Amino acid sequence: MEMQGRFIDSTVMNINLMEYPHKYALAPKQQVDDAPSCPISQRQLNEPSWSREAEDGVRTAQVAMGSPRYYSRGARGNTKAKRRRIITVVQRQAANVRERKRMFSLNEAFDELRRKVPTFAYEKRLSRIETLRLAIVYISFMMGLLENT
DNA sequence: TAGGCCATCTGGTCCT
DNA sequence: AGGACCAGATGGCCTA
Repeated sequence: MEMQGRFIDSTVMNINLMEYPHKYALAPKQQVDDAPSCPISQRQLNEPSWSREAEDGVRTAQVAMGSPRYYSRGARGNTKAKRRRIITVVQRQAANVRERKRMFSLNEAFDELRRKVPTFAYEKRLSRIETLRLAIVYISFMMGLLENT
C-alpha cells in the first residue's frame, strides 16, 4: 500500500499535538546526597551514545582502586529496612553501559517509528512523545480507512 | 531566559 | 546473583 510516506500529516488528520498535556507530574525531587551528579554525562553528543565505553573504562579503573562500593538506599527513612543490594563500582559501571545500550536501542526503535509515521519533509524532527502520539493517531486513521472499505 | 527535549547516571523492582 | 526494565534526578543544548 502506498499510504506510507508523506501523504498525510498531523494537520491533515486534524491532529493537534498540543491538546495533549505535556506536563509530567513531577514527583518531589529525590535527594541525591552520596553520588555526584553526572559531570561527564554530556560529553560529545555527536558520538554514538555507547561508544564511550573505553573512556568510561578509564574512569572505572581510576575509581575502582580500593574497591569502593555503591549502596542501594532502599527504605531510607523507613523503620522497616529492606535488604540492600551492594554492588561494586565495576558492577555499577557495567550497569551504566548496559543502560546506555538499552536506551540506544530504544532510540533506534523510535527512529524507525519516525520513518513510518507520515510527516512533511520540512517538519522538524518529531520528539519521542510526538512520535508516539502521531503513531497512535495514524494507526487509528488507517484502521478507519480499512473499516470503510 | 524559560521551557522542552534528550542523554546519562542511579537506585529500586522484577525476573531468570 | 545478576541482568532487564523503569522512573527520578541532573545538566546541557536548542529554540521561541
